Amino acid sequence: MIRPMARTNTRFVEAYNELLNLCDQLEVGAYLPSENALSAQLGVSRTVIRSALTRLDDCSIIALDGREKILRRHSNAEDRLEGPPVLLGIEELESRFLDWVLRMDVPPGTVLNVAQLSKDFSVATHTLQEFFSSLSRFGIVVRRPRGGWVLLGFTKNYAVELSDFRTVLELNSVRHLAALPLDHEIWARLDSLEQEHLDLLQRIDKDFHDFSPLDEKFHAVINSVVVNRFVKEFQKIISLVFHYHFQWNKTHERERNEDAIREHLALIEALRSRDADKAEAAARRHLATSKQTLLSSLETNSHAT
Amino acid sequence: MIRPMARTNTRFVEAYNELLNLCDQLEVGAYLPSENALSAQLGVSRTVIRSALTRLDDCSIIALDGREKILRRHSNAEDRLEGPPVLLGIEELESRFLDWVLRMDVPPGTVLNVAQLSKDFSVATHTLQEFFSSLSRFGIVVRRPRGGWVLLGFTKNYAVELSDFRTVLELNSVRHLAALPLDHEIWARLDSLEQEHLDLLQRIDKDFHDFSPLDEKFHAVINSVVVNRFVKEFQKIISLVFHYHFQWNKTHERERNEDAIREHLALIEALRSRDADKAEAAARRHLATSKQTLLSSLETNSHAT
DNA sequence: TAAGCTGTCTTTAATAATAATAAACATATT
DNA sequence: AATATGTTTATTATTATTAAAGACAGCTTA
Repeated sequence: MIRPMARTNTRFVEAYNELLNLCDQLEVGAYLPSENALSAQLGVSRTVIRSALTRLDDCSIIALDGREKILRRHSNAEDRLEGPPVLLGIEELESRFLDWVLRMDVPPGTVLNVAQLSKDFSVATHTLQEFFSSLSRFGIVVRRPRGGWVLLGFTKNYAVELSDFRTVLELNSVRHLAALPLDHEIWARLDSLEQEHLDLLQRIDKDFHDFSPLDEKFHAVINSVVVNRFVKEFQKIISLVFHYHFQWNKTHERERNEDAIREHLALIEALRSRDADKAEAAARRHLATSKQTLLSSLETNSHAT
Repeated sequence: MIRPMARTNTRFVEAYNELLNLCDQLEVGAYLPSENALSAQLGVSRTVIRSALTRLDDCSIIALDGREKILRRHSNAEDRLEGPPVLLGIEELESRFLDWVLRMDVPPGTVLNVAQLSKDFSVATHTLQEFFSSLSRFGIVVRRPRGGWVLLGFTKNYAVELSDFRTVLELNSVRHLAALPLDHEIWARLDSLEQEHLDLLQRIDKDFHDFSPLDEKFHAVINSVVVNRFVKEFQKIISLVFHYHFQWNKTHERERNEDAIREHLALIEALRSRDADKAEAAARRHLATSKQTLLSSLETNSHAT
């Protein structure tokens, strides 16, 4: 009779195999460490260690009697246990899901089938539920009145509001940055960033694809001067949305990227002058361009309303 | 044998009782409407209607034969079904949870016991899970490596970062507002707000408790000029945190509130001059005071680190 | 015969039951 | 006294199951 396996025994299996390794390093006849020591060493609870020891005893690998754990033989390939398929955690899910939505161009209003998606992404259904719940904070999905989820974004409105929000946050970062003292490490980082931009500009005709990661890095550095968990959280979504769309929009890609590089350089220049107004103006220019790029990339795809 | 009730049959029970009402309004011997009609009328699926009709037949309230549904008798009290206890949805949970954390002064680092809390709040455990997942976006809770949740906020750091974030958003709103044309409806709303502030100032000695809702209203109006879903989402948390703490901090409450009213009035005045710099300065002053109030209210409570 | 109805079946989400794990407590051994 | 094991309890993650919704096809009646 197959009993329902309520919770995966991954921890047990891994601990058991690890114990086999440990045993193989000992002489036959040697004593194993205490349960407490083993549990500390393998980083699992004593409960898991005890189950594993019991099984080792059942397989005659050790002789278990009270606190005596005598090694009787070394292990062979058959002794190894195979764990259940590993499910993804909620962190890996995030980028895979947004990737799916943005790349597959899933239209707004799509009803999200939790059962199906959990298979596709190889996660537990409740993991998806939790994930959707957290995404609902960003208005990407909404819960339907009696169960189920609907994909809301990414509409044109969403893009506009996201861009505006990004602008608010990033202008704040820029103003902070311009006020930092000259011995702050940020200036060295900006110098190095500037060099990378100049390098890419040299070989823009063939390497224009390299701009996307550089853009991500650039904005990350700018925003790094503001230490704020809310800013950080939003940066994740902003970065994902902007850069996925960036990668798609193939119209005038070389020119767009070249223009963006020049805007970045202008911003670096303005920041270095430590003139807040000048820096803000340069940042505004670039963010406006970015917004336009995002909007036009949505328009080339059909269902942005 | 009691079978496990996987999903609550609230919908069935409610539909059944509703059907009883409907039957009681008919003469004995009358025909009931079609399943489709009933399902449309009661707003439930035909599946539920069919189960209910079958039960009505079993109880000899109707005679069910194909599409003939003849009423045989009126219902009595015993026929009524009692549903399972109603669980709260995730929306009600939000304010109740934050209320609990803030009022009960749950210390940061507390491990949140989902099983226990789900009883206390009378919600399903998975509802809590989802809720925590969404709260984790705001860094109020974090998931522990192997299951479970820990309450993070509200530490001093959290308060500082929340205040700073609030300042960024609200200064943006203020700059927007100052640029709005004179015929915009916002000016009338500000006039009325100003009057409410002046009124309260008159009777501040006895009614200083009335300030908290007025403060909430004031900031809501200021921020209403920016239409942005991300701003709105944050306003919810900001408003909750600030106003709960506001209500606790009893030290110099009258003076604090009077000062805050004067700062509000100064901001309204500055906004009306439509001088962005002046308005920004006034807003900064008030937000700084607000931040200090929040911090001091955390310090009076023991465990802000 | 067309419109509407019911019978049947499929799909999906919400919940309870359950196994895995962690942790606390009690007892035994060195 | 310190550390080990034995036992019990609490809690989470996952599965199995049920309620509900919806789709489809065949029947009935006007």
